Amino acid sequence: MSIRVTRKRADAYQHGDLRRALVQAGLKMLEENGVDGLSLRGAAELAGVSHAAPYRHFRDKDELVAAVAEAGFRLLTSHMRDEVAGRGGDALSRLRAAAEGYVSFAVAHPATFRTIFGGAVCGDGEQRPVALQQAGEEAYGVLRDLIAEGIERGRLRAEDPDHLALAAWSMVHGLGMLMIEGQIAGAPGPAAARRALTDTVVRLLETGIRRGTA
Amino acid sequence: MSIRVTRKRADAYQHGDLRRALVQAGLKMLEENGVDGLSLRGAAELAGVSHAAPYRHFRDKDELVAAVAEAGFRLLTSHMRDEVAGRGGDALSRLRAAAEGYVSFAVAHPATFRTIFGGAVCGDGEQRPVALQQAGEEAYGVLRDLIAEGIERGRLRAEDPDHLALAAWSMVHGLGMLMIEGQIAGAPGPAAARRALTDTVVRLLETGIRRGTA
DNA sequence: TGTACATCAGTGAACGCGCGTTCACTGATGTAC
DNA sequence: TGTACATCAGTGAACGCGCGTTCACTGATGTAC
Repeated sequence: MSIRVTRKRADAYQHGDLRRALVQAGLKMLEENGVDGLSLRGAAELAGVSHAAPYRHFRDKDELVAAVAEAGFRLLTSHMRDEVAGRGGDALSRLRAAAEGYVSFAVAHPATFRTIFGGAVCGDGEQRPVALQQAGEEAYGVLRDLIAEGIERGRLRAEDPDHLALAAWSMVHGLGMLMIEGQIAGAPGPAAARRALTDTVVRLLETGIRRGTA
Repeated sequence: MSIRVTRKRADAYQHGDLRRALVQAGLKMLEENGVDGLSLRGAAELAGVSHAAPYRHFRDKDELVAAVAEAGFRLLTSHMRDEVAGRGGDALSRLRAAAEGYVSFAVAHPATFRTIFGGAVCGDGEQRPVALQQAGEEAYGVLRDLIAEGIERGRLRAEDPDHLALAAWSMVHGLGMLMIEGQIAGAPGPAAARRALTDTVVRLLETGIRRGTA
């Protein structure tokens, strides 16, 4: 029974890791009630703590929301990485897996997806917190790195990788957004239909960025 | 001085077209304060009317927001149409104009753009009002029709026009979204930089959907 | 052309709501002696 | 091993806020006679 264990067992007081618990609660509220359902008070309640307690860990609501968004970005990143790792194969095939992972994350966690990109995180004028920005760049990095690899191996057009990556990112981001906003006729239906639409779009994207041998 | 004129001159009472005035006020609030800044009370105040007056024209706030979104969609549609009409040229060139128009609308009216697509319009479960859905389909129709024309004239791949249109829509939608959310490195800068990025992406899209002669 | 009337768009007071935030506090913790 | 103390995470009452919504009302309008 070391001091550390004793610390972790502290129940009511010294929550242990209230900060993390609040962020997790925030993600859960997001999933269940959308962006508007994400409140400081609610997160505190979900974490089993008084509504003033969060102020020991976050300066204000914006700081909590930013932390939640950061966690959301990391979920997206690891979801994409998992999809890529599960696929294997050549650079193009793995890029496709990443793209499909991006879209499937949006569909599976619409409110989280909206929030991590949404302007709700901070007032329109302000800068996004550095940590949040980095989390976003890491997600983008998954696509970019695969594209850089594809260029290196001669499978993709020999252009600025950031240009190809921006095209790919725009495509999957737009598709994901349109799907979760119910804008696409076939999308609010069986998962297979969404899969097929994603396939179609990603294939056209591929044609656009592939090295022009075919 | 016909009866109609007399009607229109009625100032305080019988606003004339309070419904339209409230929708316009809603668009203005959107532009200035974002989605969260769009309130029934605020719209009433902007229209110079008591805060209970809107209830003579809208059942509740959701109905006002839906009407505002519908108006926003029509703005997007006519902005794209203007861009297309201003360009002329062949089908591909006009399609490019429409795509650029889509992105430039997003950049010029970020909050409106977010709202017309956003889930804020109605609860996640509910159906969008028919009129709103139609307004959305009309905007999509601008892209789709140009693409159908491109296919007909042999400039685009002979595929289901809805497939190509979905790819195009996703691309421009994603690019617009990412730009207004400050996710793109070069985007919060001079308009020329955004223009260049849009050009690059649209060109890659074109390569993807163009008929494979080159 | 007048008069009585129904309609209904807009009024303003009032309601309850959840929210973010503040504040004096309590009491468990780890540390210095 | 004890004891006094500073620290600081969590408490709960309280504040003010803008909001959506309701309600009895007022008074201009167009219409029926």
